[in-house]
Amino acid sequence: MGQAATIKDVAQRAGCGVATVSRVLNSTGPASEEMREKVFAAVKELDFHFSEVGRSLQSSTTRTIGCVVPSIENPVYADAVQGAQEVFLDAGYQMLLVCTNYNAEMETHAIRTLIAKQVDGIILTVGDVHNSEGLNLIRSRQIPYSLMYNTAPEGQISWAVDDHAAAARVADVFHENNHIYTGFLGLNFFNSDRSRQRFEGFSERCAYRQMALPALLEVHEDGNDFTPHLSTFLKQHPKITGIFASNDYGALAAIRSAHQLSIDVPHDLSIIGFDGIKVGQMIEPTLATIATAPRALGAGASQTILSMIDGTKPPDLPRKDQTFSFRAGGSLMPLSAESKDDGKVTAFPPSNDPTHKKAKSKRRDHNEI
Amino acid sequence: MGQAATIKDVAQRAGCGVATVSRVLNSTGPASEEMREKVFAAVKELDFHFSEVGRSLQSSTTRTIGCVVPSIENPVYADAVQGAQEVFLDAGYQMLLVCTNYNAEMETHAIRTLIAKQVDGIILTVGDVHNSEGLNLIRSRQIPYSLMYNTAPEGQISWAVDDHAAAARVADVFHENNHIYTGFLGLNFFNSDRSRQRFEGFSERCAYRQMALPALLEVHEDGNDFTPHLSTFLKQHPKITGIFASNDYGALAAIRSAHQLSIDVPHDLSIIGFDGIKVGQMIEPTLATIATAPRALGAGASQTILSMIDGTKPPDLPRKDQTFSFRAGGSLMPLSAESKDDGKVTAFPPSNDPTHKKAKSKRRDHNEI
DNA sequence: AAAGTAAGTGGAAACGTTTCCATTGGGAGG
DNA sequence: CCTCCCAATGGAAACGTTTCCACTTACTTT
Repeated sequence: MGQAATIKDVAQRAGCGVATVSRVLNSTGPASEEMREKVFAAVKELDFHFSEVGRSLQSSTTRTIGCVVPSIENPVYADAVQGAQEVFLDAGYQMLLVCTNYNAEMETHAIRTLIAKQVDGIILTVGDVHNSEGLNLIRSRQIPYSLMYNTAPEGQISWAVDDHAAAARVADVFHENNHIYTGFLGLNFFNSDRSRQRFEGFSERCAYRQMALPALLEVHEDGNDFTPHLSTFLKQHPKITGIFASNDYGALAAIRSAHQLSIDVPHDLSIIGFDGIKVGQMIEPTLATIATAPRALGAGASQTILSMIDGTKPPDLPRKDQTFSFRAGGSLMPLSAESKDDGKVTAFPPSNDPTHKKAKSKRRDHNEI
Repeated sequence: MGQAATIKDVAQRAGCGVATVSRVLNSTGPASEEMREKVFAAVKELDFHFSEVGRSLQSSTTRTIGCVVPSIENPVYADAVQGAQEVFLDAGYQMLLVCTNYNAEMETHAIRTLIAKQVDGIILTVGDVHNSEGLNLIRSRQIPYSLMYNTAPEGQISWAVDDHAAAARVADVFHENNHIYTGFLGLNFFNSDRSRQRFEGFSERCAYRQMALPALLEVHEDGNDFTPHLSTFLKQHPKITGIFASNDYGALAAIRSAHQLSIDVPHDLSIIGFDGIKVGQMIEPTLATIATAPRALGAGASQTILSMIDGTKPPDLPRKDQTFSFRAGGSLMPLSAESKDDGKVTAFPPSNDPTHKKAKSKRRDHNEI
């Protein structure tokens, strides 16, 4: 009924000054038992709650954190945001969420507004760490912040997967399974420094392991008519036995396209993804991938912010090699060891997969030149 | 450098009163060209930006909307939130996001805080529409709100999929494809009124079509050791040729478990999901499902809120039968028409699936009693 | 030339808090 | 009995805006 009650209304109702009400309700300062009761009674009758806006103005604190990510349609970010959100909520903070859709202008504008709203801190994933207007604003205003999923420059803090090392691990895995000729499937290769980092780490380790350098297949759209691209790619590089996709969706699309080309995964072609999304384990074959812990990263970034705010010691960043792990799956099959010598691919049935079926491989045709 | 500049600093610097600064910057009232220039100069030098907190206090408006959903780890909600977010951002609002993890207490607390922060509106999915303390608070405070994914009681607005009708459509589809004996796979059947609605709509239409009533398989966990459950279920109901899962994850889990039991999908068992998540179309076989448009629902709810705020005419809710559509997929296979008469299942190769493989079916054994 | 109008401006109140400071009254200590 | 101290309390300033109102000027009108 009517407008929300203010502290003045309570004071009037309880027959005291606003200062007393504030003291009683916040337990900050003395008050007689009698007065306390009257105040509480008034509060109950009026259903009074403090206005956080008034409070914020006075305390110059909002108990609100900003969160800027490209998109939560990507489950990796969705999980990170959720993880962050929980930590903040526990600590009594709420979260202003902005999705930038990978748009730099939007990013800047959002950050500007967050600052104007006086958020107490910001966690964010920016498009370009070295050239983000928003990030500069944050830093010049000295607002507590933590990056997520950006590789941290100089002295900045970022909770991120070590893409380079993770991709190197994929190369190791291919090597252990006797794959020598591999391809890299890069989505938005030029938009995403993450994708590039993965390619780099993968290539370097391939070289180190004396494998062939990976062939690069870039894809822009979201796997609609991806099949012809894959077909062409595999014809151009007939020796390839394994593909590393820059994320799990790419890997799924690759598996599907392979199916459509009558190329059996993993029998004719092994595939490894990146991210470790939930569905990767719900399909057949299960997806071999780099598993990451988005929730944990989001939570870590949040805790960093919280400790910046209250001056406690921030949590340690995870060791680089602990930001990911390799998760085995049916989409990866070992080759027999002798194929190492000449690069010739020999079929090798997987040991533990009861659902494996023989499938004729059209690909064999152009595999032997 | 130092604290953020306030309007007073600007006024001082420009040699005028704060009122003039406000007028110039907001283009609300007259000002001489000379004064305007001085003000803009001062703003630039001090890098001044309005404090939204001060503004909110004075205008009792925050340009902030609250959003309460169970979890954005569920892509359905994630997409809805993203859709909502975009609409709000376009309109100059930002969004406070709270995930309740299906916890009623959290829901109440979150809503209480949102109200205290004086959000201009709230979009939300509550656990129980008929018994939500938070919802009552919102209504008694007369804050603009719109429900999402809740079936709207009486005169309330909710942007939701018509679960009942959608499930009925699934029954129709099974019927058109000559399936008679079906099962319903319900996840969190007792936690989720949505799941129950779907079962109800499905059952009723099955009855109407003179099909057998669907057998109910409830599952609680997230498909870890789901396989034995499916196995038992199918043994108990050997005539079943089609399963309707209450969401796509359930459907994927079912497909996977079927594989592990050497039951071929769709050859031996057809599966239809619900939600239409992206990956459903990226796997083999593609998932037949009820496609929904979470983004559109989120956007619709947002627009409703916006028009409540500025008093314009709210968008019409979509017609009930337009909140979903059936999406065909490889996980559904028609049975031959004569199987209708005796319920006997006869294999029927799909017409358009080149990747279809013959798989021996262990299930046949107990299918003919 | 007097009066009226309009533009340009600043002071101050209001929004809802917290907190500093001053005031009151009573009890203890001298 | 006079001080001194402390608990209890209220007034008022401050936080950063917007906006009402009043006050100058200067320019039209008659």
